[in-house]
Amino acid sequence: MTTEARHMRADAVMNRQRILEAAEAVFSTEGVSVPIDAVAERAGVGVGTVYRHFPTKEDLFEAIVMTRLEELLDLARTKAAAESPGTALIAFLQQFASQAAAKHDLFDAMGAAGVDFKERCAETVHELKESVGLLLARAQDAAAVRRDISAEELIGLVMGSCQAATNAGLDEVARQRMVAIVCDGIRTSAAGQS
Amino acid sequence: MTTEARHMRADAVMNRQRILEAAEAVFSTEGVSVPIDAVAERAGVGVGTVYRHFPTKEDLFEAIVMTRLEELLDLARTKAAAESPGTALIAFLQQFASQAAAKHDLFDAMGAAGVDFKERCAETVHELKESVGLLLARAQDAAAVRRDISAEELIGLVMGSCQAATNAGLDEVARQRMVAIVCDGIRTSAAGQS
DNA sequence: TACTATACGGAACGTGCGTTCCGCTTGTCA
DNA sequence: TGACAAGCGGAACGCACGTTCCGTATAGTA
Repeated sequence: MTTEARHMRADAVMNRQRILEAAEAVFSTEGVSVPIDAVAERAGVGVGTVYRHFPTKEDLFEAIVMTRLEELLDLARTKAAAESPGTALIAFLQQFASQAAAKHDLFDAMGAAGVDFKERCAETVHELKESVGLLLARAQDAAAVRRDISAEELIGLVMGSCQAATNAGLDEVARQRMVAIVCDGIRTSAAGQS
Repeated sequence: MTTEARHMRADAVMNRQRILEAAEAVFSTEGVSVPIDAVAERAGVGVGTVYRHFPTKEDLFEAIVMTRLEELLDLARTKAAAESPGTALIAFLQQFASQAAAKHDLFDAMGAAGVDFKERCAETVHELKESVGLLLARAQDAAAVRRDISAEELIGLVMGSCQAATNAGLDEVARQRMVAIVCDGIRTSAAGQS
C-alpha cells in the first residue's frame, strides 16, 4: 500500500523512488533541517512533485526514519537470536552507534521527538524498545549488565555519546571508544554512587 | 569595559541588566532557538533596545554562555584545589551535568559549535578544557581513570548523556544515574575492547 | 493518433524571525 | 528649567523555508 500503487503512472513511481533516495542521502548528511528544495533538486524534480508524493516535509522525513528504525529492529532481533546474552547487547549497541553516526536524521528524530514519536513511527519505536529491552534483560539475567537501567535510557545514552563524538568532530575510532566507555559503564561492577 | 560604562545613561544601564536577566532565564529553559522578541518582552523593553545593547542575537547569546563557562571554570578550579584526585573529577562531572541539564543554552552552545566556539568564548572554553584536563590527568595518575580519553571527549560524553536524559524526559534521578554510568565507564577496569 | 486523467515544474504565498530605521521620549548637564 | 544627545519602542524590511496553485507536459488508452 505504500510502494505498491495500483493505478500509478510509471514516471510517478520512478519519481517517488528518486525522491526517497535523494531524501535518504540528504537527510543522512544534513539532518532534518535541510530545505525541501535541496531534496527536490537532488532528485531532479520540482518541489511540487515532492509535495505530491509526500504532503508534508514531516511525512517524507517519517518515511526515511521508518526504514532506519526497521533496520535497527532487524538488527536487534538478529543479535538476540544469534549471539550469547553478554555479547549480543554490546554488539547491537556498537552497530547502532555506527548507524546513528552516519545518519544525522536519526539524531534529529530521536533527539527532537524524545519519547513521543509521530504516530506512524510510534509503533516501530515501541517494538524497537521492546527488542532492545529483551537484549538488555537477557544480559542482566546473565549478570553481565547492571539492573538499574532501562532500554530507553540505554538507547538515549548511546545516542548521546554518539552525538557528542560527532559534534566534537571526532573520528570513527574515538566514537567507538566513547561507546565502549558507556558499555563498560553498564557492566555489573563495584560502582556505588546510588 | 563591558559592564562598566563611562558615559552610559542610568536607564540604559538598568535596561542592559534587565535584558541580561531575561535572556538568562529564557535561554535556560528554551535554548538558543527562542526569538529575540521573547527576550525583549520578558525584559519589558522593545526589540530595538535589545539590539542597541547587543548588536546581534549571537552577541547576547555569547554573553550568557560566557557567564556559564566562567562558572564552570571556577568550579573546575575549586574542585582541583579542594579534593583528592579520585573524587575531584567525578564531583566536577556531576555538578557539570546538573548545570547543563538546567541550562539549555549550554547544550546549544557546546553542541552546535562543537569544537570551534565563537571568538570571544574560545579562550574561556580553552581554559575550561585545560582545567578539566588537569583534573583528568591527576585522576589518571592516581590510576583511578583510564588513560585513553581526553578532556574534550569526557566533556562531550557527559554532555551527551545529559542531553539524552533531557530529551527522553527523564527526571533528575535518572539523569544522575546516566552520568554515574559514564563515570563508571571511565574507571580503570578489566574492560577490553581494543 | 487523438484525448484525457494524471503528474510535473516552479512561481508565488504565508509565516517566523533576525535586523534595521526613524520618530518620539527622557536623562543629563549647564 | 531648557536644550540636546542618548536611548527607546515597535513598525517595517529582508530572507529562508514550508506549502499551495495552476498552466503545461505526458503516460495510458481507444
